Amino acid sequence: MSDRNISKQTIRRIPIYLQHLKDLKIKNMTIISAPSVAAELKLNEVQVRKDFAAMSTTHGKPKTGFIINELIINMESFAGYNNTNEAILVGAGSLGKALLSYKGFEIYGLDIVAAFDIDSRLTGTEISGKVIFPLTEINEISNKYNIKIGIITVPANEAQKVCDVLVCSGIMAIWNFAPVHLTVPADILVQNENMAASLAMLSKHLREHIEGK
Amino acid sequence: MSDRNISKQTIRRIPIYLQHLKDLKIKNMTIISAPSVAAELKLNEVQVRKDFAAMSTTHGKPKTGFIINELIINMESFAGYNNTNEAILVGAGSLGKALLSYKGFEIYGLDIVAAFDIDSRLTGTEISGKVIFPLTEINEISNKYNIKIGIITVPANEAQKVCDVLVCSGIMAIWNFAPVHLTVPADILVQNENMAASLAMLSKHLREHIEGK
DNA sequence: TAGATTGTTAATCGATTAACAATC
DNA sequence: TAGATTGTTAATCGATTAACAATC
Repeated sequence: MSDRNISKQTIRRIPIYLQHLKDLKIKNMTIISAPSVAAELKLNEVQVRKDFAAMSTTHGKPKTGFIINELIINMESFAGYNNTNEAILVGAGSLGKALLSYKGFEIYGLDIVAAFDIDSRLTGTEISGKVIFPLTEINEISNKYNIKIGIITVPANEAQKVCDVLVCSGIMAIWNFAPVHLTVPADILVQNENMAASLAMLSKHLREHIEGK
Repeated sequence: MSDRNISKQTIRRIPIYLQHLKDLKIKNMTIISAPSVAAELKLNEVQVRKDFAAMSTTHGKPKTGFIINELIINMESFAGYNNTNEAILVGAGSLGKALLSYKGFEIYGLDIVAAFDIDSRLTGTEISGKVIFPLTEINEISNKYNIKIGIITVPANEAQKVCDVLVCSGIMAIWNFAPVHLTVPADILVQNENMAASLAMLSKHLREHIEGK
C-alpha cells in the first residue's frame, strides 16, 4: 500500500481530511461520500474522490461512499501520525523557542527532544523542559537517540552549515524555517516552511487591493 | 509595473532572492547574472532569468547581467516589504504566543499590534508588550487602527467563526495557521501556513526511508 | 569576432478539473 | 428502474525546463 503513487498535494491535504473525518466520527457517522466532504471543505469533488480512492484500502461503494473509520486509519498511516517521530531543533532564537514551547505538534506524532545553539549563554538552560546543548554535541545526541528529524531555526546565513552537520549525523529529514535553499544528498528530504514567502503573498495582495481602488 | 503578471511561485521565491542579493551587495558587487544566482541558490537557470526579467524595471544586459540594487528595490516593492503592514492575531494559545514574541517578522514589514482570545484569564494580560483583548473587541480595534491583516491561531473548529468576524471588521488578508479550509469572499486572500501538511510530508518520507531498507 | 548572457517560444511535467461509463 | 456515487480517461491549467535566436 505504501508504494502506491500518491501525489505530494494529496499528502498535504491529509491533515484537513482527518480533521473533518474525526468530527464526523464523533457525530457517530460511519459512512461518508466524497461529494459531501468536498462540499463541506470547499474542495473539488473529483479531487476528493481521487484522494479517497488513492488512500482507501477498500473501494468506495457507489451510492453510499467510504467507511469513515477506514479512511482515518489509512490516512493516519500515510501521514505517519501513528509512529512517534523524535526530532532535534537547531537555533534557539525567538522562533526556535516558540517551536520548543508549542504543544500542537504532539497530535501529529512529532516530539522535539533536544535543542542546540551556538550561544554559550543559552546552552545548559531549558525551554519547556527541553535542554539546550552546544552545537558540538549534535552528533553525539542524535546518534544516541537515533534521531531522524532535524528542525532548522537559525539565521539564513548559518542554515547550510547547520544542515551539513545534521546530514552528517544521520538525520534523514529536515524541516527548514530559514528562507534559503538547502543543498542535501538525494535521499534526504528538505521540507521548507517558508513564512517569508507567505508574508510576501499577503503583502502583495494588500498592495494590489489598495492600488485597485 | 504592479500589474505585470507575476506567478505566485515567483512571488514566493522573492525572499530567497533578496537574501542572496543583499549578501552580494554587502560584498560591494553591483551587477549579477541570472546563471550565477541560479548556481548559488541551486535553482534552474531559466527560472531565475524569467523571474528577474519579470521583476526588473530595466532589461538585463547580455553578457553582464542585472543591476543588483535595482533588483533589490523592485523585489522589495513587489513583496511589499517597504510598507509596514499592521496585523492583529486571534488565538493566544501556545502558537499564538510564539508568533507574538517572534521578532523575525519585522524585516518583512509585518507588525502585530494586538491579540485577541476568548479565554477571560488571558484577556488583559500582555505578551511581548502586546495586549490581549476579548474577541468582542476585534471590530472596534481593527477599525480604529485600520488593520488589514488578520492572523488566525485558534483551534481548527473555531477558525471559520473567527475568520467571519475578521472579514466583517474589514480585514483584507488572512494568515491562517489552523489546518482547515476557510471560506471567504472573493476579494479576501487566505494564505494558509499549513505546518501539519509539512509534518505529513516529513513523516511520509521517513516511513518510506525505513520501509525501503 | 567569439562567447556569455538575455529574452522568448515551444515542450514537458504535475496537478486539477471536466466528462462519462460502471455500479450499487 | 432511477439516481447518486464511484472510478477512470481526457482536457485543461499553471509552472518548470529545454531550445534557440538576439544582443552586447
